[in-house]
Amino acid sequence: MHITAETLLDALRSQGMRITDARVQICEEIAARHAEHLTAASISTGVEANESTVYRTLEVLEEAGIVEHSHMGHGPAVYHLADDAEHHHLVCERCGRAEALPAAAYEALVAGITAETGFVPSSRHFAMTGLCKECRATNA
Amino acid sequence: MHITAETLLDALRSQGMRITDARVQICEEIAARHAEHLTAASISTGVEANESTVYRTLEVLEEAGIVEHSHMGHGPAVYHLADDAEHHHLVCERCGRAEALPAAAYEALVAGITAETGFVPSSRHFAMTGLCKECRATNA
DNA sequence: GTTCGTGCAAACGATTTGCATTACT
DNA sequence: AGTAATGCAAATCGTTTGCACGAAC
Repeated sequence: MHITAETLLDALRSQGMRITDARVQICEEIAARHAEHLTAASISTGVEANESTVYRTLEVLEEAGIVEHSHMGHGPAVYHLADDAEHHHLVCERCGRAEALPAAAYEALVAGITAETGFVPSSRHFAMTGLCKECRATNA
Repeated sequence: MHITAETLLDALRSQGMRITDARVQICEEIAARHAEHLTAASISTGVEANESTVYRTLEVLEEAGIVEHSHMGHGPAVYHLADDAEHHHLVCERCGRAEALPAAAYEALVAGITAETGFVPSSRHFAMTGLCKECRATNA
């Protein structure tokens, strides 16, 4: 979680990519707000770079294996750091809050799937919907 | 899973909705192909109804609680019957094919989550992305 | 001096919506 | 008759792309 803009830029350099003003700003934005759910649009409003440039930079960072994106429900794709562990969520249908999916349960699932089907889930962000403990208690 | 077009139409009737030619055809199409991954576009090509009508009908069926949709990766939303068990999928990032998530692994996950957090996942369709056995074999 | 990256605008696919017409009930 | 549903086209949203210009190496 201690990622800096420099780390991201180094990833680009090591791929032989040019370091531009736009990329510096985008990387700084990602480093600064990586705890949030970043979207191309929200990054673009925070920097002086066209939205297409943001998309292109995110694509490059994704190819470099340093960021990933996933689609949650409708809205825009959400981008996050590839090594960010906290990306499996339980989202409550009633109160809307998200809590982390226990790592042990998640890993057991992944292991079970791979053993049974040969399919290897990527470490991508994914979310399950349902009812949280509190909301279940508060009602029938 | 022995759903018929009549069942779907009855759901509409019970909501006070009118039975039109388009809706009959759409319901027949859904009943006939509910085992597949239905999209608005694929339904629309199979019936004499405009795509917007298909969307509107799917919306109504969804409000009636008889169908659900989910977004798998990029492409269009996938619609399926709400009471259909095969909702949990493994979608390959490379070849795009979806296979079922083993029920046992899924149930173990749900049990683990509930035991540890009190959260109860709903039975909604959800998908994990990754690489299928074949695609993993076909490359590094 | 190349090549790559950028902005812009236009293209795109999926979905939604406004509106006049048609058809259920 | 009255209201809801349809088709069509245009609008929308997120994302991608073509292209000419400008900047990094």
